[in-house]
Amino acid sequence: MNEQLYWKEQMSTRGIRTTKQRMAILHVLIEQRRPLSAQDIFFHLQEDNPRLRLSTVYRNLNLFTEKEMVRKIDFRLDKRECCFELVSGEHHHHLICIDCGEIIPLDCPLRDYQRKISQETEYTILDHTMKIYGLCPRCK
Amino acid sequence: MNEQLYWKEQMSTRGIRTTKQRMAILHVLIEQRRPLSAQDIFFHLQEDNPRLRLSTVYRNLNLFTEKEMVRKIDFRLDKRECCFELVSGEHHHHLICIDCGEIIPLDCPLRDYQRKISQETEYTILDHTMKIYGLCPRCK
DNA sequence: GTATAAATGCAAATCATTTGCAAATAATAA
DNA sequence: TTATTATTTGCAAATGATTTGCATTTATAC
Repeated sequence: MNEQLYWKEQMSTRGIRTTKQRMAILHVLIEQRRPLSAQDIFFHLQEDNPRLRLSTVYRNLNLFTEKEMVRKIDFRLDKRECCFELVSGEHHHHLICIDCGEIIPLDCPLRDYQRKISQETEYTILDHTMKIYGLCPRCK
Repeated sequence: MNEQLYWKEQMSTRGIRTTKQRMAILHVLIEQRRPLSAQDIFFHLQEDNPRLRLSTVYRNLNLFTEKEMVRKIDFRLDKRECCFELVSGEHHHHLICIDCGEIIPLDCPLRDYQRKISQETEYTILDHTMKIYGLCPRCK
């Protein structure tokens, strides 16, 4: 199925309206298929949607995050911005090249570990993050 | 050895001056033995050092981070601030209660995994982060 | 002690993100 | 289709964390 259509359906399923701006934001995330900051998305849209504001991008990324259509990630390389990626496929993590910024998805190796920690500490585990930083073959 | 003295030596080893303010900041980190934000440290020092500025706290935490005396961690709960902890003992990670903010250190389970990823992707791995979020026995 | 480079106090700037409000728009029912 | 209404947007201004510029103070080396 067309990915645009899929997300349009998702929005109605989750009870939020489909607006031009929302579709445009999702479109950039679909097209680029990598985590992007609000600024990144804003710049991509600038040309075709000159009236669209950065605050609208933020508002919608937050809404999408709440509705679990998008996941917020904090890479914190040199820039302080958070990034956002579409929630699709399996739960995963990222390998990041600190030089060129390339991002490679990694399968999650922490399922058993998480269970173990939960037993040992009596915490109810709700979530976790993992990021690996390094230099890609080209940059090293 | 006295921990204050240890860090004083570390500063001279790393070629930075020991000032009242720097010692005071390290003192709070030693005393609290948990990751603290610049604000946290600032408030702890307010009473005894009324002239000390938040900018001085930031400047020194950044310097300590650069000199690898302190490690910067971004927990990103509701507050956006970064935290800082003394670099001492083994490389480790954190289990965080999202309700009360308690932080428990965890041994690193990623050594073999990191080697495996390095082989598979041909990346030179330089660093990684991992955080587990949940509810502690009291908060759940 | 004196000289000098580095650190601090202070105010103001910066950067990412959020908010308030009036105007525009999508969903809904007539 | 149009009218109604709640939601969303544009815009400007606020917020909160962090950084910066500069005059003054201070730690270190001589």
